[in-house]
Amino acid sequence: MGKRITKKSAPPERRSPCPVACALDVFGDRWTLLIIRDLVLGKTRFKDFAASPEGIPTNVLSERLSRLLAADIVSHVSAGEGSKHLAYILTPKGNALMPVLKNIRDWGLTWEKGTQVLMAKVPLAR
Amino acid sequence: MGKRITKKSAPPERRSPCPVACALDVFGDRWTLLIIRDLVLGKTRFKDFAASPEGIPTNVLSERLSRLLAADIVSHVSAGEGSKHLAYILTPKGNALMPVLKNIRDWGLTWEKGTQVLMAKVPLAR
DNA sequence: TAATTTTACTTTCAAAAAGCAAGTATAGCA
DNA sequence: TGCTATACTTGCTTTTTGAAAGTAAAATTA
Repeated sequence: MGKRITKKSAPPERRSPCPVACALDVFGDRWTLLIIRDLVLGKTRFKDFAASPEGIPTNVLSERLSRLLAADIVSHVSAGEGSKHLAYILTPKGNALMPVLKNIRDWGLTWEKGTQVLMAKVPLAR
Repeated sequence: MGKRITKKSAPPERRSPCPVACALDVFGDRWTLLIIRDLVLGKTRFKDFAASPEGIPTNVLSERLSRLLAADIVSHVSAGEGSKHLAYILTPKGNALMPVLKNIRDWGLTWEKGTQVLMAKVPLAR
């Protein structure tokens, strides 16, 4: 069945009013920023995210996308004319994470040996 | 007893060569960047980190500090003249995370309602 | 149009990680 | 010498993760 009882977990409580802590409550985990990375790189579909080399489990991907939708970081739109499929795109709030992602990428490239950017930087530069 | 058998977990395997993914392997969790935030703000001692408003559990703090030491993001130094206690400070690799932290802070301040910087920005500005 | 495949998830469950409370070792002080 | 603070470590319970299998609707193929 498509939709069952989806338990709305209690309103996520903040650990502190610190902007860093609140930001980490939203994307402080091993996967969320990788999904946002993919979105920045132009991916829009569930299967595209699932196909990324890190191999995010589909249930984690599903859960993270729900959270990103709830946090107004991504939005759900139709995937092209006539298609009934849905695509994910970044909202302004999500796009505002690009500087964060860029800095993390640059830090990784500088300090973590053997890392490399596989995709063109173009989308990140937009 | 001070030191027991400390099981060295297997060499942390990378999920991909992506610099973002590798960076998240290092600090992609709910606590690590908060410890680095505290270090940037001038805190140096175990108890100082533990006293932060988010209330990090001490075993998590201990484990994260070990990982940060192993990752060469913090180093262990004497806490003042004569003291036999130890303090933690950021290495150059750790200091290089300041732009990341700044961007996360700014994103939080802009997009997460009710967040506020409790400590002076001075150390972040250095 | 019926059967098959793809898409987009959800469910299940074992394993790992998180979090709390209590314990332990060392150092400094009275 | 005992007391207290620091800096962790150890158990134990709860929560989260992650792999695999299941499900339903849409798209494709026969």
